[in-house]
Amino acid sequence: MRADARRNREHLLDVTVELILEVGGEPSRDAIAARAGVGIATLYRHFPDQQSLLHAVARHALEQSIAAGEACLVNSVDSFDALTRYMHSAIDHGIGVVNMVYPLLANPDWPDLRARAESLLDTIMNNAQADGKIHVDLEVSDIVFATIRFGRPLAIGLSLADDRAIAHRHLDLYIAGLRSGTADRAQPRSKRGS
Amino acid sequence: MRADARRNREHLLDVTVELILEVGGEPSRDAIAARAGVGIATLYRHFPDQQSLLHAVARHALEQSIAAGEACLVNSVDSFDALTRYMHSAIDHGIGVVNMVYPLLANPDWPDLRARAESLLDTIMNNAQADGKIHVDLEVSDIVFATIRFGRPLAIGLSLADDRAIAHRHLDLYIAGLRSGTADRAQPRSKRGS
DNA sequence: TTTGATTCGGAGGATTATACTCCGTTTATG
DNA sequence: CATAAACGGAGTATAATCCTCCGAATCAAA
Repeated sequence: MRADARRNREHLLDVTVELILEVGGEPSRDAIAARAGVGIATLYRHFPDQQSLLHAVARHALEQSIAAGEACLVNSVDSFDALTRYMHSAIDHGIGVVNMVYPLLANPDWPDLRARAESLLDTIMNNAQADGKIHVDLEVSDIVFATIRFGRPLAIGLSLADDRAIAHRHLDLYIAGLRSGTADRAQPRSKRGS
Repeated sequence: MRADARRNREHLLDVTVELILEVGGEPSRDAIAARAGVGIATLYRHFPDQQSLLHAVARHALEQSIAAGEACLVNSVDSFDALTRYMHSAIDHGIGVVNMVYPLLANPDWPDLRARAESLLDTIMNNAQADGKIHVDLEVSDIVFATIRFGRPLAIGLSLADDRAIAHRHLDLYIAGLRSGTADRAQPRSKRGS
């Protein structure tokens, strides 16, 4: 595969995620090509139909976020930190955005990634619950759904930067809870490293 | 205004919200009329253009949720309860759904409703903070944005009923926080009255 | 019940938006 | 430098959506 072809292919994937976020749904193929600065034919050469494009975008986002999550397991200072870092990074990898056009959940594709994702999430949850860091009645699906929800664009008429910032703040609040009490609040993301 | 005309008008508003939620954006006018079981001309008679329809839908949702919120101020057992009840009811009134197609925030329309909404939210927040029920660093915008976020459809491939149920559960978690500690968790919605 | 004004329905034409192909030109790489 | 690979974008086909029009149906006042 020629170098420029590979570059274009990856760029198309990135641009597609951007556009999904802006449009709030499936962007037109013309718009994707225009935004990427390539001819429409180039898009068709790499992705003969819309489905294959979304498929590739989804797989890419999933791979990235799983890899990042696995890294969190070894890098984090404790099990709670691992959980929160994972959620923030999954948002940055566009899991919520991609899920607007591709059903990541309830999808039979990629049994390999599925298994990795499930084992990763189970480990993260079990560690945090075993350490008594999070409530025992939380379920893995709560984490999955929350990550998707917080990663989605919030409102029309909001800049992308604002949207991302609000997403991370809300995730912090979600992690910390609204009610004041003697338990510490989670350290806000902006004051943590990374 | 003839009785059947009024009926149709209101039904069109309801159906539009349903469709926004299902489509995840502006539904086509043909689809709205078809779902409502009326001719396309009836839709045009009541709402000459798309904007006037969305305008009416948005105003309706806003009025409902403000009225419900004002009721919460007097009905609730304490200031924290008022806050959480308001948020749950705003979701049910479709604030998050409507916001997908109409910029409720940053909109110059309806200064009257705007003032009522602001004063309502200020009161709810101030009461809860004055009573020490919620963290002092929360802002009104956190409540507004959170209500919108939790009210939006979560994922494609999810039934409406499931979606709503997940939304309320997530809102409960948001209110309670993930971290376990000595502070009580908020009482889950399913175990509260109403 | 009659009567007339109001409201309704949906076929159909105009207008876009989007999908997709084709082939001459350009670019990478041995 | 040669040539296989990749590119660009004009242009057509297709489909979705918008919107108007007018005869039929419905409501409500007398």
